[in-house]
Amino acid sequence: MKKKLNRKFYNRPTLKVARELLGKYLVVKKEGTYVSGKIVETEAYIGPDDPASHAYRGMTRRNKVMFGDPGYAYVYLTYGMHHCLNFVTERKGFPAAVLIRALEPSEGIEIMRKRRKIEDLKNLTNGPAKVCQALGIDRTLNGADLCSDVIYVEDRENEPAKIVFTSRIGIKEGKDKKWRFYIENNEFVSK
DNA sequence: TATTGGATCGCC
DNA sequence: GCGATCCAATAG
Repeated sequence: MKKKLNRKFYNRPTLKVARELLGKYLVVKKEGTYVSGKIVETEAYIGPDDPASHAYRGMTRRNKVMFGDPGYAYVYLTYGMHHCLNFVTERKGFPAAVLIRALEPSEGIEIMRKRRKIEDLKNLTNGPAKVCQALGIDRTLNGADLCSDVIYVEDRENEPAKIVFTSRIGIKEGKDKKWRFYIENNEFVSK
Protein backbone atom coordinates (compact mmCIF):
# COMPACT_ATOMS: atom_id res chain seq x y z
CA MET A 1 0.00 0.00 0.00
CA LYS A 2 1.38 3.37 -1.07
CA LYS A 3 0.07 6.46 0.70
CA LYS A 4 0.96 9.95 -0.47
CA LEU A 5 1.78 12.22 2.47
CA ASN A 6 -0.74 15.06 2.83
CA ARG A 7 -0.27 18.63 3.99
CA LYS A 8 -1.05 17.71 7.60
CA PHE A 9 2.08 15.59 7.70
CA TYR A 10 4.22 18.67 7.02
CA ASN A 11 2.19 20.95 9.31
CA ARG A 12 3.84 19.59 12.46
CA PRO A 13 7.03 20.13 14.48
CA THR A 14 9.98 20.07 12.08
CA LEU A 15 12.10 17.62 14.05
CA LYS A 16 9.25 15.15 13.98
CA VAL A 17 8.76 15.59 10.23
CA ALA A 18 12.52 15.25 9.59
CA ARG A 19 12.64 11.97 11.51
CA GLU A 20 9.49 10.52 10.02
CA LEU A 21 10.55 11.28 6.44
CA LEU A 22 13.32 8.70 6.83
CA GLY A 23 12.34 5.44 5.14
CA LYS A 24 9.67 7.12 3.01
CA TYR A 25 9.91 7.48 -0.77
CA LEU A 26 10.46 10.71 -2.67
CA VAL A 27 8.93 10.59 -6.14
CA VAL A 28 9.55 13.05 -8.99
CA LYS A 29 7.63 12.91 -12.29
CA LYS A 30 9.02 15.29 -14.85
CA GLU A 31 9.22 15.41 -18.64
CA GLY A 32 7.75 11.93 -18.92
CA THR A 33 10.25 10.44 -16.47
CA TYR A 34 9.56 8.72 -13.17
CA VAL A 35 12.29 8.54 -10.54
CA SER A 36 12.10 7.69 -6.86
CA GLY A 37 14.28 6.94 -3.87
CA LYS A 38 14.05 6.13 -0.19
CA ILE A 39 14.90 9.09 2.03
CA VAL A 40 17.83 8.06 4.23
CA GLU A 41 19.20 11.40 5.53
CA THR A 42 17.57 14.72 6.49
CA GLU A 43 18.37 17.92 8.36
CA ALA A 44 16.01 20.36 10.10
CA TYR A 45 16.25 24.15 9.85
CA ILE A 46 13.88 25.67 12.34
CA GLY A 47 12.53 29.10 13.06
CA PRO A 48 13.90 32.64 13.32
CA ASP A 49 16.43 31.74 16.04
CA ASP A 50 18.35 29.03 14.16
CA PRO A 51 21.62 30.72 13.07
CA ALA A 52 22.23 28.07 10.39
CA SER A 53 18.90 28.72 8.67
CA HIS A 54 18.42 30.97 5.66
CA ALA A 55 15.50 32.46 7.60
CA TYR A 56 17.68 33.61 10.50
CA ARG A 57 17.65 37.24 9.39
CA GLY A 58 14.03 37.34 8.32
CA MET A 59 12.21 36.96 5.03
CA THR A 60 14.05 37.63 1.78
CA ARG A 61 13.35 36.97 -1.88
CA ARG A 62 15.18 33.66 -1.72
CA ASN A 63 13.72 32.20 1.47
CA LYS A 64 10.14 33.41 1.29
CA VAL A 65 8.62 29.97 0.66
CA MET A 66 9.98 28.92 4.06
CA PHE A 67 7.54 31.43 5.57
CA GLY A 68 4.58 30.11 3.59
CA ASP A 69 2.28 27.13 4.01
CA PRO A 70 3.75 23.71 4.84
CA GLY A 71 4.06 20.99 2.21
CA TYR A 72 5.87 23.01 -0.47
CA ALA A 73 9.37 22.62 -1.90
CA TYR A 74 12.07 25.17 -1.10
CA VAL A 75 14.79 24.84 -3.73
CA TYR A 76 17.81 27.14 -3.84
CA LEU A 77 21.12 27.38 -5.67
CA THR A 78 24.27 27.23 -3.55
CA TYR A 79 27.95 27.66 -4.40
CA GLY A 80 26.84 29.04 -7.73
CA MET A 81 26.18 25.61 -9.19
CA HIS A 82 24.43 23.20 -6.82
CA HIS A 83 20.75 22.96 -5.96
CA CYS A 84 19.37 21.86 -2.59
CA LEU A 85 15.84 20.53 -1.94
CA ASN A 86 13.89 21.25 1.25
CA PHE A 87 10.34 20.56 2.41
CA VAL A 88 8.61 23.46 4.16
CA THR A 89 7.13 22.54 7.54
CA GLU A 90 4.96 24.06 10.29
CA ARG A 91 2.38 26.78 10.19
CA LYS A 92 2.31 29.67 7.75
CA GLY A 93 4.48 32.54 9.01
CA PHE A 94 6.88 30.27 10.92
CA PRO A 95 9.98 29.67 8.76
CA ALA A 96 11.10 26.04 8.92
CA ALA A 97 12.10 23.30 6.50
CA VAL A 98 13.70 19.87 6.16
CA LEU A 99 16.72 19.50 3.87
CA ILE A 100 16.77 16.24 1.92
CA ARG A 101 20.42 15.18 2.12
CA ALA A 102 20.43 11.66 0.71
CA LEU A 103 18.32 8.97 -0.92
CA GLU A 104 18.66 5.28 -1.65
CA PRO A 105 17.83 5.10 -5.38
CA SER A 106 14.74 3.03 -6.06
CA GLU A 107 13.10 3.56 -9.46
CA GLY A 108 14.49 5.29 -12.55
CA ILE A 109 18.09 4.47 -11.71
CA GLU A 110 19.24 4.62 -15.34
CA ILE A 111 17.77 8.11 -15.67
CA MET A 112 19.65 9.14 -12.54
CA ARG A 113 22.89 7.71 -13.94
CA LYS A 114 22.43 9.68 -17.13
CA ARG A 115 21.72 12.94 -15.28
CA ARG A 116 24.63 12.45 -12.88
CA LYS A 117 26.93 11.26 -15.68
CA ILE A 118 28.29 8.47 -13.50
CA GLU A 119 27.59 4.75 -13.06
CA ASP A 120 28.32 4.10 -9.38
CA LEU A 121 24.99 3.50 -7.63
CA LYS A 122 26.32 4.55 -4.23
CA ASN A 123 27.42 7.92 -5.59
CA LEU A 124 24.16 8.87 -7.31
CA THR A 125 22.21 10.45 -4.46
CA ASN A 126 24.46 10.52 -1.36
CA GLY A 127 24.41 14.31 -0.88
CA PRO A 128 21.87 17.15 -1.17
CA ALA A 129 23.11 18.51 -4.50
CA LYS A 130 23.49 15.01 -5.91
CA VAL A 131 19.88 14.28 -5.02
CA CYS A 132 18.75 17.34 -6.97
CA GLN A 133 20.88 16.48 -9.98
CA ALA A 134 19.68 12.86 -10.05
CA LEU A 135 16.03 13.85 -9.67
CA GLY A 136 16.24 16.72 -12.17
CA ILE A 137 15.38 19.34 -9.55
CA ASP A 138 16.28 23.00 -10.05
CA ARG A 139 14.82 26.35 -9.05
CA THR A 140 11.88 25.97 -11.41
CA LEU A 141 10.55 23.64 -8.67
CA ASN A 142 10.96 26.24 -5.93
CA GLY A 143 7.52 26.61 -4.36
CA ALA A 144 6.23 23.37 -5.97
CA ASP A 145 3.37 21.70 -4.11
CA LEU A 146 4.44 18.44 -2.44
CA CYS A 147 0.82 17.34 -2.56
CA SER A 148 0.87 17.54 -6.37
CA ASP A 149 1.60 14.80 -8.91
CA VAL A 150 4.99 16.23 -9.93
CA ILE A 151 6.88 15.83 -6.65
CA TYR A 152 5.63 14.08 -3.53
CA VAL A 153 6.50 11.63 -0.77
CA GLU A 154 4.98 8.17 -0.33
CA ASP A 155 4.66 6.01 2.73
CA ARG A 156 5.16 2.46 1.45
CA GLU A 157 4.69 1.02 4.92
CA ASN A 158 8.08 -0.65 4.99
CA GLU A 159 9.83 -1.71 8.17
CA PRO A 160 10.92 1.15 10.44
CA ALA A 161 14.69 1.67 10.52
CA LYS A 162 17.04 2.57 13.35
CA ILE A 163 17.75 6.29 13.28
CA VAL A 164 20.88 8.18 14.30
CA PHE A 165 20.88 11.90 15.17
CA THR A 166 23.96 14.14 14.94
CA SER A 167 25.03 17.72 14.27
CA ARG A 168 24.22 19.25 10.91
CA ILE A 169 26.85 19.34 8.14
CA GLY A 170 28.38 22.24 6.22
CA ILE A 171 27.28 25.02 8.58
CA LYS A 172 29.25 27.39 10.79
CA GLU A 173 26.84 28.18 13.60
CA GLY A 174 24.22 25.98 15.21
CA LYS A 175 26.44 22.89 15.33
CA ASP A 176 25.35 22.33 18.93
CA LYS A 177 21.92 21.27 17.71
CA LYS A 178 21.55 17.58 16.81
CA TRP A 179 19.20 18.24 13.93
CA ARG A 180 20.64 15.81 11.35
CA PHE A 181 18.97 12.41 11.07
CA TYR A 182 19.96 9.34 9.11
CA ILE A 183 19.24 5.63 8.87
CA GLU A 184 21.90 3.67 10.70
CA ASN A 185 24.32 1.68 8.53
CA ASN A 186 22.71 2.82 5.30
CA GLU A 187 25.25 2.96 2.47
CA PHE A 188 23.68 5.95 0.77
CA VAL A 189 24.10 8.45 3.61
CA SER A 190 26.39 11.39 2.67
CA LYS A 191 29.95 11.67 3.93
C1' DT B 1 25.82 49.56 -7.20
C1' DA B 2 29.85 46.71 -5.24
C1' DT B 3 31.49 43.17 -2.47
C1' DT B 4 31.40 38.88 -0.15
C1' DG B 5 30.72 34.17 0.74
C1' DG B 6 27.84 29.95 0.67
C1' DA B 7 22.78 23.99 4.07
C1' DT B 8 28.55 21.30 -2.12
C1' DC B 9 31.08 18.49 -5.11
C1' DG B 10 34.79 16.45 -7.51
C1' DC B 11 39.33 16.57 -8.71
C1' DC B 12 44.28 17.51 -7.22
C1' DG C 1 43.24 20.30 0.28
C1' DC C 2 41.21 23.51 -3.09
C1' DG C 3 38.82 25.71 -7.04
C1' DA C 4 34.47 26.11 -9.57
C1' DT C 5 30.79 29.57 -10.36
C1' DC C 6 26.92 32.80 -9.64
C1' DC C 7 23.53 34.83 -7.19
C1' DA C 8 21.47 36.41 -2.83
C1' DA C 9 22.36 39.21 0.98
C1' DT C 10 24.37 43.04 2.92
C1' DA C 11 26.85 47.14 3.12
C1' DG C 12 27.85 51.62 1.09
